[in-house]
Amino acid sequence: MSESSLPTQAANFIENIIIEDLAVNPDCKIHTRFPPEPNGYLHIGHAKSICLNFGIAKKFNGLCNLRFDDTNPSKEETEYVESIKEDVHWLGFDWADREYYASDYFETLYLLAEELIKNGDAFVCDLDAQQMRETRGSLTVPGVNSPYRDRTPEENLDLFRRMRAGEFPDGSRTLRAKIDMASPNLNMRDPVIYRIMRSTHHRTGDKWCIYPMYDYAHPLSDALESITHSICTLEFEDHRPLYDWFIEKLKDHLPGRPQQIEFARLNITNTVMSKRKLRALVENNLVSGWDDPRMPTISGLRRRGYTPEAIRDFCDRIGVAKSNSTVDVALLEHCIREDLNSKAPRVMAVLRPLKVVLTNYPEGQVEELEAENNPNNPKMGSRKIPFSREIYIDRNDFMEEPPKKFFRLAPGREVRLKHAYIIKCEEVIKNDQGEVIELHCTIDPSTKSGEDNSGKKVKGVLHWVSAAHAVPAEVRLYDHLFLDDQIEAEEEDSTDKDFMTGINPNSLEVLTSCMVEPSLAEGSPGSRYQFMREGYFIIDPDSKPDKIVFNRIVSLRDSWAKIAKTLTQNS
RNA sequence: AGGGGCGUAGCCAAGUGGUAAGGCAACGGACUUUGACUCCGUCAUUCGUAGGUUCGAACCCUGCCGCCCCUGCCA
Repeated sequence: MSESSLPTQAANFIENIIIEDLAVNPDCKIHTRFPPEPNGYLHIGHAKSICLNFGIAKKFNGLCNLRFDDTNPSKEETEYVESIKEDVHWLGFDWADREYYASDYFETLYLLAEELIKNGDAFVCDLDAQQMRETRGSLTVPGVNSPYRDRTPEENLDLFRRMRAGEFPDGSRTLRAKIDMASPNLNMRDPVIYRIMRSTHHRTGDKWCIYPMYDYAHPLSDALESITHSICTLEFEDHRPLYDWFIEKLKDHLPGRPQQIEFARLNITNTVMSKRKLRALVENNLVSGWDDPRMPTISGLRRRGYTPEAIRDFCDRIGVAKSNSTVDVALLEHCIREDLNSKAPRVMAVLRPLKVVLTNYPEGQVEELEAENNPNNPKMGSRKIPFSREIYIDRNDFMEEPPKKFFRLAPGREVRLKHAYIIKCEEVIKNDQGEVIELHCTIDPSTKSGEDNSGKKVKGVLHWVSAAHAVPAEVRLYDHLFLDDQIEAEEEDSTDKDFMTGINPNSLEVLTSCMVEPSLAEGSPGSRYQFMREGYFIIDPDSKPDKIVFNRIVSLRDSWAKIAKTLTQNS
């Protein structure tokens, strides 16, 4: 009798496989793992894998391990394991006490390699890298056997032990699996499973001078942890026969029989995801660092203001399949808007201030107006905002010669100031260059929000701040890093320079003289808001007491922008 | 060229022999003191393509086309 019934409804083909496996073996305890190499920062592609692996474990009442695939010390650092752990936790997943390292298994892996040697399934090869390449053959030509392939198990064992003991220089010998140099699958042509490499490991120090290869360490690590479903990306499909080969050869020494399942990695339009390209952006100072708010790294998205909930929702929505695909970045943006719509308090912030003097409003008078914090969520309450004779509105909300369908402010026109009064533009003040520097308007006192009995209907509603009370702020507007929506896919031997020419020159716009409502002075780094009619924003850690810095997480949908665009195209 | 995969709408993606889910985008409309949100509606006679099997095919078979991955002592 099973303690509880497990799901029978699959969300994707991997869950389908699991459901079928469970039908055959109902007592199977589903066990997955997220196995990053600690050689860089996690990005949203990793988030897909994290959500998949931890998600499956949760759904099927199983477990998911965090395992660091640290078999190549020349690339790995403790700094990365710390950031990876932080990011996985931030995303909302927990591996409890199951934090493992491939390096924990070095001794076991070594012993299993001796087992392979004793059984005649592995041999020590003296070919160097160059010779190895030359004897591997090609896609169409079989490789040729290594001259060292027929060494006896005794000789191999002796040599392998001396490899470990440090008797030979780096790169002088390898341990290879003895499989088939004529295999059409290049991975099966006597692959290297141990190399000599004197490199200090971030965990084992200088204890080892030989290190196992991924293809050898991964299946065995999975089996040692009793992983049932080892989920990885498509490029490892060709490695599966080798994965299975090691498990089969060593099954008598392994507690588990994992199966490898591959899915397509995530690509997003206008975004690059490969470690090499992300690194190039950082090293060429095209971004401020790995956590630049434009980066698709988890730390970048976090600083940008994305929530873990939104990222998880995104990962749920994109699906899991085997076809290479590029998800529209608009879906990611949809997910964060949807999450923040119910959570973020509405506030008023003027990004490009234009002074407006309300000529019929008494000098020195200040009214405290009531403003709801979220019209979609009354529980979020309300706040007071000061109103006075001089205010700021956004320059984009005024046009001296407005086109059709522009229902904001213009000479002689009326608009409502959100939470306040209807005003009318009476006079436009310009400087010597003919630029508009100030507007003189009049308010209609009978139109106060909540007490309006004027019967007036105006189409435009503007956000504003009281000039005397506003708090200065810096606002950083972010846009996609790349103009080309297929930037990641269109590679073709591209160099760093090639793909970096596709960068969006306007991916960052810094507005330094913004004016925000006084309640925002109470915010702290990490606080998120909706700036009405603008978008969602978060307070950046760069903020100083005298200057708040906001990052735009995402703009609001803007149907006026579309209309305006077609207007300019038609003129 | 050998091997391994993948082709369902602009972008993702269900579907596993019984007559094309869902989401994003887009486009109409309602509502609106955010040109937001919300709501309503439209959006694949057809599943890369050509044949075949079948009462019936996106699903099975055959050929063709296209795309991705593989010749690290990286993962």
